[in-house]
Amino acid sequence: MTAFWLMKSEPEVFSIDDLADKQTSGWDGVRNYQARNFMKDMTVGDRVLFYHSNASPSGIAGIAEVCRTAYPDPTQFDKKDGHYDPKAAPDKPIWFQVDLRFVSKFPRFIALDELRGISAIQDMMLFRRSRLSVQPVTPQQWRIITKRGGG
DNA sequence: GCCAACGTTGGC
DNA sequence: GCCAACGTTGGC
Repeated sequence: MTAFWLMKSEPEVFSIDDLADKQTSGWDGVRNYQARNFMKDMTVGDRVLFYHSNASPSGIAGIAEVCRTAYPDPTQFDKKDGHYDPKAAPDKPIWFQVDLRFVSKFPRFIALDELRGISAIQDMMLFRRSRLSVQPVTPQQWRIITKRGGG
C-alpha cells in the first residue's frame, strides 16, 4: 500500500526546484539510523512531502514520489565526500538511500508557522521529533497538507 | 551566528 | 550499561 512520508532538505543544498530540474534524484547523505530505517520501509510509488529546512522560511515546498527502493548510499564509501563513513565497506554498507521523482511544487508554500497553526496535524513527528529528517506522515495529515498546498 | 534539542561516542 | 562530552540539526 502506498505510504506517505516527509523528507527534509536544506534548499541551499538541494531544493524542490533542483528536483524539478533533475526530475529524479538519489536521496543520499542520510546519517541517522531512524531516518535510514524509514527509507528502508519505503516502496515504489510512496508519496513524499518535500520539506525545506534551515530556510527562511522553512516549510513544505511540494511533493515527490519514491521511484527506487533503498540501496547502499555510495557517498559512505567515498573518502573525499563529506558523508564518508570509515566504518562502512561495500560488502557491509551502513547507509542507504532511495531515489525520488519530482511530482509537483506547491502553488502555496506552507511555512512551518502555518503548519503549527493547523490543529488537526499537531501530532506530526515534525513537531515532536524536530531533528528527524525522514519521517512517516499519516493519510489524514497528507490530505490536509496537500489540500493546503494546492497540489 | 547562536543555541537548544538530541543522537552518538567512548571511558569507565 | 551509564552517562558526560561531543557533534549535528534546524529554528530563529
